[in-house]
Amino acid sequence: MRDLVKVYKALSDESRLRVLNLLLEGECCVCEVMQALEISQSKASRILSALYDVGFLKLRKDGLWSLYSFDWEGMDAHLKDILEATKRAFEGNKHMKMDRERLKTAERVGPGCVNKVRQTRLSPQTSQS
Amino acid sequence: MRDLVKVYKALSDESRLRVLNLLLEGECCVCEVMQALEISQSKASRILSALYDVGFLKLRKDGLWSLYSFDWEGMDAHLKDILEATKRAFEGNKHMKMDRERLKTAERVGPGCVNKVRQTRLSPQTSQS
DNA sequence: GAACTATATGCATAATCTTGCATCTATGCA
DNA sequence: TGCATAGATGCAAGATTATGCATATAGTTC
Repeated sequence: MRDLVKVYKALSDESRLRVLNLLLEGECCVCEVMQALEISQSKASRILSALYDVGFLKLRKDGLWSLYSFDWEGMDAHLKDILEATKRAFEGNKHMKMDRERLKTAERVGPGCVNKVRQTRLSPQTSQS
Repeated sequence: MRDLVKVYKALSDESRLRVLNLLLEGECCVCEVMQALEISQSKASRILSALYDVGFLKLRKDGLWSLYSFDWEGMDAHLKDILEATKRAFEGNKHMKMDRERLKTAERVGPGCVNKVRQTRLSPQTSQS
């Protein structure tokens, strides 16, 4: 039960929900999240690790980048259940859609990681350029 | 999205989850919850009204008693979805089962409302003895 | 190995949440 | 009308959480 409380705590924050929504597009690195949601680097990093801690995400390191994505395989049944419900709650939400759009065009400013990561998303097998 | 955050906030507390679990047994009044979970009256009252506020519960007044129960009909689809997932997460949990047992035998101590409410639960149509 | 870069984290402050206590309200009953 | 009872709520203290800033860590590149 404690764990369930933690899960819901993780979900009870708008920024964290927005990050989950971004991840529906696929693997994201910290700086992408930071740009898409216009939040600070430390905030983005903390959000991702909070979602990781409760078991929603898996982490893949590629050089300097920390690439987070949903851990559908590793996720326990109840978590998955809750996450699916959350996903459905996002459907049709305009703000969430806008965030995802912003993610796609996130190349504009900030750290130079963006272009590279974009490529990674498009061809997941490539670990290095 | 704000609403969704509020919903998850409501769920991110052990006592509130325990109360939801109790309500699986049916309509409960404040003093029953208070006894079954061994919490203070004000805490029980606040928990129930928090769950009511986000839309999980409906309230029926019967004399002095406030009888809360799930509002399956009035609940919006996403809420229901989340609540179902939560319910499933309770299944098989020993503590939750114990709480529900304790609710059933809640006559033992406390305010005199218990017996009456028990009857109400057994025959929901009876609004008064 | 020195400089650079993406991410993580310690710390301090601010914001929010929780809870008990006391009190108030509303209803029921004599 | 007066008292008793169930529940709601204002307030204050304590606990928890969120977040920015500065800095640490760990790869990368030269």
